[in-house]
Amino acid sequence: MGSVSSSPVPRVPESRSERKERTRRAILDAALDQLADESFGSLSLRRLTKQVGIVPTAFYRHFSTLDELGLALVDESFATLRAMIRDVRRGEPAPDTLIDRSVDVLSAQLDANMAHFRFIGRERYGGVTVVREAIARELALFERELATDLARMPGLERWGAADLALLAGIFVNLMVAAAGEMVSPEAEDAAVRRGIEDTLRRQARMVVVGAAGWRPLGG
Amino acid sequence: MGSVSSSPVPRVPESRSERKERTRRAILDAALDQLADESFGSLSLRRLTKQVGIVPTAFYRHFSTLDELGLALVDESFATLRAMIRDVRRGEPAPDTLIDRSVDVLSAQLDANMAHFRFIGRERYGGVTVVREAIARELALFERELATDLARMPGLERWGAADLALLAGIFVNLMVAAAGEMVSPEAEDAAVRRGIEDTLRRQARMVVVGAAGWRPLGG
DNA sequence: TGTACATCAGTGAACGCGCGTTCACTGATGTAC
DNA sequence: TGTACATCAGTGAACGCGCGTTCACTGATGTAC
Repeated sequence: MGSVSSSPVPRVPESRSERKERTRRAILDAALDQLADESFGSLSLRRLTKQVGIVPTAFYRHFSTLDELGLALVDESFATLRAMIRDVRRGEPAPDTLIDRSVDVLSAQLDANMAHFRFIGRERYGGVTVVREAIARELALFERELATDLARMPGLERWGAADLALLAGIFVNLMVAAAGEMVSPEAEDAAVRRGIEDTLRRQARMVVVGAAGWRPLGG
Repeated sequence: MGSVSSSPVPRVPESRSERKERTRRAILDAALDQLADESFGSLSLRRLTKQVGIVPTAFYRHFSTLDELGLALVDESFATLRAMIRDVRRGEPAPDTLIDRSVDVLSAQLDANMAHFRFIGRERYGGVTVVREAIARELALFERELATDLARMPGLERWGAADLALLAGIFVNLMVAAAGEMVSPEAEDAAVRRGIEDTLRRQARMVVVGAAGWRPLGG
């Protein structure tokens, strides 16, 4: 609204492939928009294409099924998550600032890509099998990466792989739960959103500080 | 299958209200059954009543809308959760065995009432606003009760309310995430289910043991 | 105990609607020469 | 540069289907006398 970002109707005429890509992007964006209010399983191809401004059948030029659209959204959402890890690592934070740095990056990403986190949070245990399984697969990968990073933290160097995996699982659950909280309409309000992020920050700190002082079972 | 539990067609003729209650129960059970495979938002009144064995319009003798059915399922699911807390308290466990005792009770309840936990896990961030909000409300109550219990644990006696609330939130997230894992069809397998419960048990232990050694921020 | 009437859980036909998908099409963009 | 043909993103009519909800009904159960 009033933004000057990317012009929807560019003055320079587009190539056929540019226009196709723009429509594809518009379908993904319309889906992410409608998924704020409903589950993926209840998305309607007709409502979706209506918002995009194309005829229902045009959808099939871009995705052969709604499931395929769902998988594209999973890919794109986890690209955001992976970018997040990369952001944290790029800063090469000292081990003792890793948590604060991580949660700061997460907060920033939550603001910038709320729809992606909301999608993961809502569909993680949602009713569409193919999407749920894709998210489970990607989250498992993400958890493993996180465990690797945790292994370098002070106090955790001597932990076994199993304990690190458990800890990583706790963090992922906290993160996804925070993402899930974003689905409520009240989370559109910046103050509410800050509150959710703040709770996550405190919980993550509580877990990691507690865990650092804990004598691992398997050690 | 082959069970002799409650006979669906009793030999003694029922009163009108008994029969009505039995149909209502059958609707709730059919809903919980179908919710293993789909979200509440994509439940169909026609498919539901077909499974029950009544005509679609008969549904309205029991619930005025599908949302009302959803709220009944929330009530009944949280009755299970509250029974769980009562179970734990009835044992009057020593503070140092509280966690193990709690997770044992949770494991038992997960087996006995999986559909209820699955419902909460799946719909907590689902697409149906009225159900999602009811679950959020009940979970907040549950979290507060849990915080009260935690206050009695060794090492936590001096914690402030805010820190206890954070810790309770962590446990609830772990519990609901475990419940959510039960939505996958593989969780029908007992071994997989045990694995999920085992992870929860270990994570809960890790958090509480870590937390007990943690110096509260506000203390 | 017997009769007459009221209640109400469940029936079944009918409705209008939005759904996903098919198909032959149009017309602008792209390519070969 | 100009022409002839190919490609293909988007169109629009049509389909059969399952949906939630309405309505007047049936007939067994319940109640008053």
